[in-house]
Amino acid sequence: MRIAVGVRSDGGAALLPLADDGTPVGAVERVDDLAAAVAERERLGPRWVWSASRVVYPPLLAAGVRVARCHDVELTESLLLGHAGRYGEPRSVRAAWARSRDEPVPADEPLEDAGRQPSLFDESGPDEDVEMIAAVHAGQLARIAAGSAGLSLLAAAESAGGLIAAEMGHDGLPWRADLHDALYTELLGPRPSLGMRPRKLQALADQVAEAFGHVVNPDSPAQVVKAFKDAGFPVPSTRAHVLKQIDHPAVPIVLEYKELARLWTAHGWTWLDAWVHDGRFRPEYVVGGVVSGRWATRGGGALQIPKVLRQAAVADPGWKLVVADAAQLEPRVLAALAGDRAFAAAAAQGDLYAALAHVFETAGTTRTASGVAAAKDKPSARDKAKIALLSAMYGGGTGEGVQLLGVLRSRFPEAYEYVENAAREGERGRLVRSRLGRTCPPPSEAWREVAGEESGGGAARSRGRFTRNFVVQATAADWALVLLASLRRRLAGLSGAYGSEGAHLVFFQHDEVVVHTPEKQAEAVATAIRESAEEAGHLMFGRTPVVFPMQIATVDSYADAK
DNA sequence: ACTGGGGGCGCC
DNA sequence: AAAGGGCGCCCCCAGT
Repeated sequence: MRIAVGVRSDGGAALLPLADDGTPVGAVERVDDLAAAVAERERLGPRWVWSASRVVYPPLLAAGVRVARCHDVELTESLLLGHAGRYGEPRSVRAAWARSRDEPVPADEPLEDAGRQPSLFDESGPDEDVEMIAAVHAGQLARIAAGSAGLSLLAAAESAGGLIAAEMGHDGLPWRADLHDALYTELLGPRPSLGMRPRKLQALADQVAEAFGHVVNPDSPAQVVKAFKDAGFPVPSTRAHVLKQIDHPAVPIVLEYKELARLWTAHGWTWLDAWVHDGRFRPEYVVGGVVSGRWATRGGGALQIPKVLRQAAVADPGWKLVVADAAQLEPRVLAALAGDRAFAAAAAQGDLYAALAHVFETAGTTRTASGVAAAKDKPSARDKAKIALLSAMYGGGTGEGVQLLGVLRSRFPEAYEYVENAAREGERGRLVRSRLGRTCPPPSEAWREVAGEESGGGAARSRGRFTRNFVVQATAADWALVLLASLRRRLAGLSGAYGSEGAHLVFFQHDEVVVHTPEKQAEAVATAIRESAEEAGHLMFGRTPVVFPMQIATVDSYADAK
């Protein structure tokens, strides 16, 4: 059973019951209080069909109402457009409606970054047309059925992701501002007044000046490059790995400055003021914000939290954080995708790289220019396996990586061929898809012109690297999304309801999830995570020997999960 | 004063 | 022979 929702700007709505194929099975019903109406009908277990959880759901959450399932028209439209090679076209209900009728398609509203939680309720825009939403939804179901297998699961998982993103943005990650402040005071000195560097940072800047004999702004790459050049050390850039190569007293100081300066500017006291309130960090997640299906965030830098800062994420008293990450997700995904039996057998192990190590035992002569370095940093067989796989998935490989790729090719031809094929498709300008059908964007017109002129040129190879990586990264994102949806359902089962009173998701970062849970349920949460990972593997790949083990830690502080 | 590209680096 | 995927966010700096 489905119920379409057309939200009114005054907090009311129009509801329209639908059959599972999307056809209306009743009359439009007007309600004055959407939250109350949803709460009441949620007991029937419907799938809510609405324009976008991004807009509709936050006001419901604020009213204390949560739902189990939805069909997010906007997210689904994005997936379907991409699948049809029309990546980036307007995805709103109105746009989808207009497209289906060959009418002029209105541009999407820009995602506002000023007003935090966007909401229909506090805008004076036009009311949504529930019959239009229902019609677009029905059309989407038909397009899903006509598309590649997996699209149905993908749309459901993406919609669940929309709910989860809104819920995590609402509930927030437990955050101890006092610990954050104490850590920063220790690292940088006390919070400086506006426009001033923290004491420690200023001291380092002074030391930089001393080392060069004149004032150099370490925040300015141009000034630093010039200073090293004038000192007889020409460098192409001030990247850390470049500076580490040269022997000048300013190097360690500049590097320390840059490390601390980044902590300060990206996640310092200003960030704390802006993003942490009432003991919670509430980022704004953007579902499908990355073309591969990974999420992005807007404003809070939630997916780039420095590891050292994780000690500020601490469970409430009597609660725990259950932190879980999928071990070696991407190579496992490749193994399952390619159906390479030898490779999959290795991926049936806990440590995939170790299981592959024997194959690379003697491979790859260390022919580094510096013999000393080669002897010291000689990679283990396990390291070689890792390098070979990363090279295969990223399209890279320098020196030894090339030889190791050769080993991969001869021992695991199907896995090798899978990513090679994706690269060839990309070089020819074709589209590639994830396991569930998420599709890469088409190359630009400019690319087609360049690629046509000089085949095999840099642009083509770059595109090949992109599509090579896309099939793996996007399938890993599929898997993570399916896991997330499954876990959300299981956590609701543990608590008896969707909500933050019991165990609930508080953080998600590509292949890692964090659940905030009453201590008593931590064990059950860990079990739910393992079951969800297993379910995701089966839903995505059917029968496969590949396992997706989760590394799970139950901790007070996020930093304690290693 | 504002904007946008580039450098650099945080996370995966 | 060489070859390195995806983001967000900060600062600087040149252009307007």
